[in-house]
Amino acid sequence: MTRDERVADILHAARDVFCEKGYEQTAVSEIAARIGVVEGTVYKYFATKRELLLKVLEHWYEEMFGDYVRDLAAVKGARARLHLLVWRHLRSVRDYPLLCRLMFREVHGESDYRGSGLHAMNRQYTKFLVDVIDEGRASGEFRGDVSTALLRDMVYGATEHHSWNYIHKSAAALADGGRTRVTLDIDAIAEQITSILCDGIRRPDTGSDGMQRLSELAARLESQFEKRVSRNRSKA
Amino acid sequence: MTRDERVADILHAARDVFCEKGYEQTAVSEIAARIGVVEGTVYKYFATKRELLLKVLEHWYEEMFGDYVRDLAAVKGARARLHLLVWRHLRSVRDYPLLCRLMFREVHGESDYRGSGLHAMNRQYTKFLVDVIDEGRASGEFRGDVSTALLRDMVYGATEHHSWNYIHKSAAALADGGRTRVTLDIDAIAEQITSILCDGIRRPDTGSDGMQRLSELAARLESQFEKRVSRNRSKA
Amino acid sequence: MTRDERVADILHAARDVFCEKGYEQTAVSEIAARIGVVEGTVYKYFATKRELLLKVLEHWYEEMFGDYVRDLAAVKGARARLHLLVWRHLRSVRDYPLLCRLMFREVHGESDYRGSGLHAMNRQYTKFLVDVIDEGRASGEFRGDVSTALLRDMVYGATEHHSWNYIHKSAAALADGGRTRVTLDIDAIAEQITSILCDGIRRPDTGSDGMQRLSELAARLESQFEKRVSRNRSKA
Amino acid sequence: MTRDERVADILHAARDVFCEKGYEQTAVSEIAARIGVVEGTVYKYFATKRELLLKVLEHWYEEMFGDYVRDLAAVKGARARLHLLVWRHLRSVRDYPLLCRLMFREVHGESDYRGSGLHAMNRQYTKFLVDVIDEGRASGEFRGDVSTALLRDMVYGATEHHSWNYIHKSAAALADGGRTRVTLDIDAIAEQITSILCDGIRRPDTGSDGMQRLSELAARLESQFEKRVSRNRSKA
DNA sequence: AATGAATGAGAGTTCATTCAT
DNA sequence: GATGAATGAACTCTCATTCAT
Repeated sequence: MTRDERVADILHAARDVFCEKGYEQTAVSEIAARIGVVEGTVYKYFATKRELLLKVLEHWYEEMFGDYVRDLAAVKGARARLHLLVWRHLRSVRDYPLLCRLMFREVHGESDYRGSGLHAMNRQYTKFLVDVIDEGRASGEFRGDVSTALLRDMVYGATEHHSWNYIHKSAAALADGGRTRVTLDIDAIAEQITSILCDGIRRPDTGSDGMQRLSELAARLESQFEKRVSRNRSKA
Repeated sequence: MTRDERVADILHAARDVFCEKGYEQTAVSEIAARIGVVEGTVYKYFATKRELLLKVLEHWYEEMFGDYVRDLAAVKGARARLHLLVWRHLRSVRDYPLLCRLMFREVHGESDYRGSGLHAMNRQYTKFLVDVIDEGRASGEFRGDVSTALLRDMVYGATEHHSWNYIHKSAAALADGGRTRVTLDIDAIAEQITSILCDGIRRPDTGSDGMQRLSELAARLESQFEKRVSRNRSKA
Repeated sequence: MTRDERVADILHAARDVFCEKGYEQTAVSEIAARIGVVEGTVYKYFATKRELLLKVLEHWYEEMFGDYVRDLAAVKGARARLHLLVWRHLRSVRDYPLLCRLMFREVHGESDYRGSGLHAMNRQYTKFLVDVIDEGRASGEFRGDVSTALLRDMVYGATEHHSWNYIHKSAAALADGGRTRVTLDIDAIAEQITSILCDGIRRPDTGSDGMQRLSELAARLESQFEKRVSRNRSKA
Repeated sequence: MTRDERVADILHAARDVFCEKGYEQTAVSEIAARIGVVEGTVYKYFATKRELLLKVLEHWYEEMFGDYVRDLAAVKGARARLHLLVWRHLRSVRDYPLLCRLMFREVHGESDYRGSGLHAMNRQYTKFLVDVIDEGRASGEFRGDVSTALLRDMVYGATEHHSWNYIHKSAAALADGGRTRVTLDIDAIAEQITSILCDGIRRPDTGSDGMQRLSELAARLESQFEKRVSRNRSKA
């Protein structure tokens, strides 16, 4: 077996076990056992268990990047692009829910994450969203008074929290051999998140600036209309 | 030393160590050492290390509930109440960042969380927000076409993700003995999150739906006006 | 079993195994097995295998110091005291040859030795010899133009090298269960080392200052004697 | 690459790594890596890691023998020859301190040393010194009542112990990339060792045994002289 | 002659947990 | 109520050595 095949083998097995049990609860010996080698073989290719975890996640990020640039180019308008990114992110969560959990629970905020290749990839990934928000602001489509970082965190935070149920059920499904069925309606969620972020949840007829001005204009037009009517009447 | 004092002691020490090192990296012996007892004593009051972790977090939730009901009653309007809850949650994060981290990383989604007392308390906690959203919808202040659960997740997800930097720096600050300073501007963040959720980020004066509808209404009113004018004219 | 008993037990077993196999070849598990406990028990009392090694040797030094001061006080003259110290050191080597080997091979010059308690004890031990040499020099009994450090190293170096045969045979004897007999004539060696250091190996009739002057004086006295005898004879 | 070149390459790399880290701490893989081959290649030429160590040291001894015979022939007198050998040995220590350390710590007294080629070479090396001592004794320049083996051990023991500081600092210097400077004044040390061994450290003019014996002899001669004088007187 | 993938045995160390006192 | 000695099972990581290619 060639080096590359073996590495791919190990990454694959490691991804599975890390996802099932989490980092701490995973024994390197189990990863090795899954592909029928001894622990030492794993350590021939990955210096530490921790490095193996990071490489598993980097591998996943590489897959994800795929065609972001091309797909974004095919869509016009900040809202539409925002929707695309939210949808794509949800699709990743749906397809690899346990890798998401790994990323958030085992890597994020650990000292070895800062400055790692994985960190760089994560920044590259979130930059797509940041850029879309900045474009929207530059084009005048989005307000300029809200922090980009906060918007980014709202998207990823909302996605993550809203997927928890799905993620944890996915873990349970894995544990019981797939008897549990679990789904995630990424179309609906993506649409709702985009809608809330762009338009807010306030009802259009109460208090929104635009609507207020609309009411005022309507009032003005009506009063003008009434004046003319009454003038006409007095003429008659 | 009475039983309750001992329990409080242990919970306190356990909270500190769990926060510093995380669950897996914490040794029961260190918790015991902090209060000058032996490991056996800890096991007198808590059956397992895991139970101790859950009890620590339950203890924290109990403290947090305090005066939510009273404070909410003092505020009118769904937006204002939403703002209050976001702000209160951010304050918790600011005051107990490491407990938040514990909650998210060590218990959320573990099999022993579902159905635990802690889970019930967490639902009770998030119910305040859910209720406010439902009230806003009932009173007509909020749109009725977005999922309450998604809104709840946007609030907590946004808060969590946006606080990560602060949380992890807090952990670092604890590790280096407090030399690092770290702050979280909860007023500004609460205001922005509320604003985005309620009003969205689309600029009201450029091509937004509201403005389009405004123009259309204005056009309709004007045409109606013109019709009446012309009718009056023909009358005359 | 009390803490102190257990510690003594472990130190004893550790001394035996370290002596037999050397530090690297010793497994903590074997030390534990010798006294019928598990490895974890050893680690309750000694943080690391290395610390255990150092403690074993410190323990030995403590035993050695015993009555050096008292015994030295009972002897007068730098040469006699030097002899005492050489003899005492040889006795230590004879009684604990393998501990000597441990000390020289596993500890000396390792980075964790500098500044350790063991290092301090070793300096205290060799200081007895250094002090005696300095006393001898101060009293005029010893030459003042040779380095004390070099003399110290000659004593300990000579002792160590000359004991190698004995030491290694002791190790072999331990290994084959004591069938091999091995002895060390510490009286003869101590006398010879002292003699060489004090008097050198040059023959007294060739070049040694004192002996040359002695011969000259003797010659003068004899010639004077002969003169008187012949004078008396001539008188008679 | 020819077989001999490869062997020389491996010996060279092995010498470096063994010197830096000691035998146990050296991995065969590191030796191989230094010369850009794989572990298997090393095992093509050396059956075991241990054999490689012994071969490294044999190689060094071969280099050392060089011109001992010729250089000794150019010097006359046991003291001068002793001085030459001490100085030459010190030069070896100065030039190859870490190989000395290897020799003393990793092979001396191990079961595989007795009877090895290296052992034979070491005896051949020390035989130069033994021969000089025996010559000195035969010619009457040295006392005949001290053991040759002890004298040999005093030379090598003194040299080794006195060089420890230098040796260990050399190791440290290697570790920190040569920033530490370390020297060994082999001329002065050789002179002092020779002087002490040949002449001892007792001051010839104050109360030393020789002087005491001188006084006693003088007294005896005088009393004998007086007796004869008085006898002669009574005769007269 | 060299490769390099693989082994397998073992080492030090950690710790939740138990239980006799 | 508290102790503290002891367990035992696990885990990460290391490496000399082998062998088919």
